[in-house]
Amino acid sequence: MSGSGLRSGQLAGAAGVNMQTLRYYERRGLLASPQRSPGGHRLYPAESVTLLRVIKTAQRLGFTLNEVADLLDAGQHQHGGRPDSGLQARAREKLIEVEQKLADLTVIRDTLRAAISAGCDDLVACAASSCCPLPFAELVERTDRADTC
Amino acid sequence: MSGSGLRSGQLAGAAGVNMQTLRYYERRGLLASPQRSPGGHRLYPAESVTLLRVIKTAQRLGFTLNEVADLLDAGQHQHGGRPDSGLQARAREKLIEVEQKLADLTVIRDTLRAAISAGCDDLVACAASSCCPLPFAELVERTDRADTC
DNA sequence: TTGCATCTGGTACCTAGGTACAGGCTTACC
DNA sequence: GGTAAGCCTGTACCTAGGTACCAGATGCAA
Repeated sequence: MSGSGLRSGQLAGAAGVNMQTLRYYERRGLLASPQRSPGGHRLYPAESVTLLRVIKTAQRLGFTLNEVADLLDAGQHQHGGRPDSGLQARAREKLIEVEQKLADLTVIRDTLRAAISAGCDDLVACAASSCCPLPFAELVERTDRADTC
Repeated sequence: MSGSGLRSGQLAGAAGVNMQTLRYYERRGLLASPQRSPGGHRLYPAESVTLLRVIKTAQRLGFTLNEVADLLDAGQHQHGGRPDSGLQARAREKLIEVEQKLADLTVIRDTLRAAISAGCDDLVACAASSCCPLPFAELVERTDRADTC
């Protein structure tokens, strides 16, 4: 029979994920335990493909699997109530995180660029030089770098 | 005696890392096996503090420990030869990586902003709507989203 | 010499997100 | 009914960068 649901392999194929990943998501609570065939094989509803797509999209947006599980859970819990699954608030928080990461990476990019312009060649030598742009301090309070350039 | 080198705890304290981390770095090849006291306790030279600072700096720049090990190794191998430890080239490669990550994160940021502006409230509902800005496709070839807005 | 702080090697555990394998059962097709 | 493909559970492993714990040995000062 082929009208009663998707089998693991079919769902995995349709969603572009590994079959083991389906079980993993089930364990993690992202995917509800599906119905089973009399012999114990999983039979997923067709909507599972959409659900997996949603999960992957949220992941691409930087949400962890725990956060995705929360988001999905919240979306379930008050269907029929006023519409607010918290997605708005969580997206705002995530946006702040992403902006912070962007800022950090920008500093890193600029530092790398500076190191390239300065012609840095050897990390250990640079650490001893006072004119290297690499930020060797910040970890320990006081650095005594040679003034030889 | 306190002139023959730093003990594990002293180095760890001076460099701001965990003592276990020193052993871990030794296993990973970032820190050479130091001399030992007659009883087997590690005795590090004073330069180890600088070395750890260098390692942490490189990590902050996005280099993995493997890459840092390579970089340090390369710096050792041709001291006395022409000056080129490959740091320049590797920094350039890393810069490209970082720029790619910045681009990815920028897309993510913009998508989050769009979702917030659009007032997205429920991931599953959004996946069924054609006017949600979230990129549910891109993983599977064809999406058939309802046109109901 | 006693006592406490420090250090030792070995091993296990952690997060995050999976992936792989083994041995056995089910399903599907001819 | 035979056979091959597919799926089952459980468990172990992977990357990356550490951290935690244990029992026993050492270092050092009083």
